[in-house]
Amino acid sequence: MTTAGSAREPKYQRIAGALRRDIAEGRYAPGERLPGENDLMAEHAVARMTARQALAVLQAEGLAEARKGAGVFVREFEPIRRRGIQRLSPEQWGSGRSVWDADIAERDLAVEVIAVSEVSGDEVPSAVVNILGTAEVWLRRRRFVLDGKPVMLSVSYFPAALVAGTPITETDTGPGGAYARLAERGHAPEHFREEIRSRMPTADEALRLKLAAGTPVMLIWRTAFSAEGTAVEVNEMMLDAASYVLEYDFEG
Amino acid sequence: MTTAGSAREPKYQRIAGALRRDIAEGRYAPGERLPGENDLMAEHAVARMTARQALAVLQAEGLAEARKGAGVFVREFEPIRRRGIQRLSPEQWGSGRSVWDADIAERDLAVEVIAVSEVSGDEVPSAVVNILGTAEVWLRRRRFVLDGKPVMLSVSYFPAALVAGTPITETDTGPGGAYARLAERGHAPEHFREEIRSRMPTADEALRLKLAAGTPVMLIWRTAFSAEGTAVEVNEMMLDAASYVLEYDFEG
DNA sequence: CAGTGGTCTAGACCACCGT
DNA sequence: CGGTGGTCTAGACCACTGA
Repeated sequence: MTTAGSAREPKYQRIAGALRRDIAEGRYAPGERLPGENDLMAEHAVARMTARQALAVLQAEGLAEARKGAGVFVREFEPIRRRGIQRLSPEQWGSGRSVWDADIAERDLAVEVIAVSEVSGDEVPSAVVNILGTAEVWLRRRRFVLDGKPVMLSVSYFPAALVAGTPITETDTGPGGAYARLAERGHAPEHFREEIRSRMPTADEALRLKLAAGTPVMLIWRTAFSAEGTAVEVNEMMLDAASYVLEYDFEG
Repeated sequence: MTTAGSAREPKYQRIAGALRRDIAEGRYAPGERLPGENDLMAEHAVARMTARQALAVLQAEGLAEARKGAGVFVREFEPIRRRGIQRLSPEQWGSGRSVWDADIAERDLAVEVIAVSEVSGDEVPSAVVNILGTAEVWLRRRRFVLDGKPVMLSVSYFPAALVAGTPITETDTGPGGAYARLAERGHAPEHFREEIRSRMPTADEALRLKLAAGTPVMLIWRTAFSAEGTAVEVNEMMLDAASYVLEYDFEG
């Protein structure tokens, strides 16, 4: 017999299904090691590639995670709760606290400012130009690392005319962050729009967020508008979907 | 040479990278057929499994989609825009229109009511019991199909005490849907909370949504509260992430 | 029908890790 | 060091498609 044989379901799916059930029913706890390729080959009398395929299914579902030279392990999941609306209230950034402080409490956060630079023309994504109404912008590229793991990549775009000469063009934006600086200049953000997509990351994105296989990213595009309805910031965020729960509270 | 050889990057990654670049630069348009296994074997002088692995990378990224017996094709993407907040305003459901009408216009939508039943005890997820404060609930299980493709699975839970004897326990909830019926009984939903997660689907979930490989799902858990702060509905939704963009508009 | 992707075997060498 | 997962070969049969 060189192929699937009598059963309708492929062998690797049967094996994967058995392991999935074992995980769901707690016979393998989060963090615990699963049977390896050699174990599965012996137990189910299949070739190495078939055992690999079964383990690949679980990894693609985000249920398991391979560590080279060590084994395949059940994944753990403990997300950050990001309260989309409350976190952007003026009370948050009006008082010297950053917006981010609302998301995490008592965890080890590092915000790496990767780049702060003025760009224009073709270097600015056309979607950003359309929203801000100018191709002369400052961008702030940051990476947020929680307990040693990158959880979010962020690029903020500001119209150069609004932020030139302010600390927004420097690494440290000062107490309350960029929104407090915009408010001081009379461009306080009042209205927000967040657009959320989800997809699988490219190989490069997976590397920068240190994502395990089978982990999607969530993309949030936030536009902040001042009282006059002018867009004063566009922020493109890419989140590790395994690290986040997004929450929106609102009235009907 | 039985293995990777001199290059640091695996062969299948090199091949996948070349195809990815070709797609990004438009040499293969959305919907167009990519080189198949046999083409790649010939062109790069590799074994079938290696060519397959390269194509598997693109499918895992959601960039390509295999059709058995036909080939591997560049995927297309045209999402539904779901406006999270406006769609739940009383003007929407107060006037006989369903909430869903706000999302799509002039497209062929079918809402399949899969089950309407009273359940209790262990049959109710404990998270739902905790929120609603009772294990006596009615559930409505639905599937939303747009232009022939399933885009969302939905399960709504209502406290049995609130909905017994109303059309909410029947297939057709009547004009304005379940929210209009709740309002007539004095339990109009006024406050909403939506929690959003994203992950890869299980094999079963992928089947029910007819998902292509490499497509995550977005999970929305919505709780609706009446004016008194009582939870009157919990709705668990599972969306095809390739079919949706979520949008939230709010004041700071 | 010919061609496609899907599954599977039975080997092999490699880089990495310390279960 | 032995065991692990990662990559790769050169075959094979199958079910499905109609480019």
